[in-house]
Amino acid sequence: MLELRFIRENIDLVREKTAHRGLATDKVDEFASVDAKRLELLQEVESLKNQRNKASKEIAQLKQGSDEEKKQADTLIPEMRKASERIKGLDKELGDIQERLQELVLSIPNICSDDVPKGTDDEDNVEFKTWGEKPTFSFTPKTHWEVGEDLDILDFERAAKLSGARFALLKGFASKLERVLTNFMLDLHTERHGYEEVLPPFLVNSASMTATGQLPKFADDLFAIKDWDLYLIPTAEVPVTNIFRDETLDEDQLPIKYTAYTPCFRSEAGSYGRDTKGLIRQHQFDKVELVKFTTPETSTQELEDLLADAEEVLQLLGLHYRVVTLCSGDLGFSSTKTYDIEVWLPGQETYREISSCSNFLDFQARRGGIRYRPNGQKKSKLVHTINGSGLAVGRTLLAVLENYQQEDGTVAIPEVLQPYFEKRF
RNA sequence: GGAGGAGUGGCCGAGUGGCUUAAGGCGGCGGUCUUGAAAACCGUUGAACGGAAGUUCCGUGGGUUCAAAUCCUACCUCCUCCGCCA
Repeated sequence: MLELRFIRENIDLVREKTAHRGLATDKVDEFASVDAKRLELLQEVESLKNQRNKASKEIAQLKQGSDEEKKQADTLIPEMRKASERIKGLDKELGDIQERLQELVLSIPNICSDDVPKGTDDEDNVEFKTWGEKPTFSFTPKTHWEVGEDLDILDFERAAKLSGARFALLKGFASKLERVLTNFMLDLHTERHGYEEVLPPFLVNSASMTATGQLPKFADDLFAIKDWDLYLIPTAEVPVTNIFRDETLDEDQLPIKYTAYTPCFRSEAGSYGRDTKGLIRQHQFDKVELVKFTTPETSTQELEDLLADAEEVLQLLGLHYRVVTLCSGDLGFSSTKTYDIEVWLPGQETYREISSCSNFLDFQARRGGIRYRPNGQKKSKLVHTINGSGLAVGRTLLAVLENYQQEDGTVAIPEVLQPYFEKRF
């Protein structure tokens, strides 16, 4: 969420930036009128409350004085009764307006960074860098679902029996590879990149979903638990960012760097018909997430560093990829700038997103009340939050299946993972 | 799921209707003393919004009252015990 005063004072900029994302600007327009009404009402009700507070003290004093003074209090009380009724009425009105204003503010997206290219969809994303090269094969490489089904390690039909479309059953080598990749990523980020590992709840309440921006606008993409104020997390970003919700940190603690493995659950309500084959778009998938809490001064650099941390996973696995800067129309609601890492999939002859790294500045921190106290200063400030996948495990698995497939139908094990496959018993 | 208890500032904790802009302590910060430190002593120290005046905040939401941390009510969370359970 943006600061009220910022929107008020930069209403044209907010409208323009919202339009760049391809979003409707009617909420921005409505903000202006509701906000003005709120300020007016606030002034009125606050001055009435001031009068009431003063009179209240006066009555307290008079009540303890002489009979004469007690009488004075008795004449004052009916007056205050009227004032109180008026306050109650205005407070109710103000409450309604504030609720509406809150809805509006929560539905206004973040301001995208100046270095984000303008555009309407993923066609307009700009290539930032590439690493490695497309592998060559002496045979025609299969897609990962062909590799998986031929080896009997991916079973989509039985998964459909268990749960429906967009679920997968991993068996044998695939299920172990999934687990090994998860461990490899966590080990890398904790031992080499200085992240602390956390394992959060996979169900969170609506307050947490609101702070990170999934609610109220994107409720349709979430799985909700019937009769509970609980949702299945769509990404570890939600529970991990919310760790410090409504808390004030010390500047010396920053930056705080967490990495977390969680399964992720997405209904992807609008996605039916897209990527129906294979592991690409599932209702449940594993992900290792990277989350940082930083000062405003360092967040720009910390995003670059986080991107490098995520990239290193692919580099060590020897998987060719490119990094694109998302254009304004493809940018997530809460993000000011996002890099997507796209891995090369030879079976499908295409690049597919495998990580998304974003800087939210103070947008999530303001929604969630995540603050820090700058050294030597009395006033607290909002932290900046950054996160990215490091990486999506299921997509890493399919990238390994497609890139490491052999002519005989088997799949080679990337060198860096081989220690994880040594026999233990 | 059942029974009981409890939620007050960074922490502990007093406060059962009106100078509570929340006592006291711990911790933090500054100082005196000291070669330096400790101890002792003195002072200072909640948060959000606002340019300011001011408003709001004692788990949360309603209610009673001229006035609520304090009374009523619903809910939430935590603790103890019982039940169930990996």
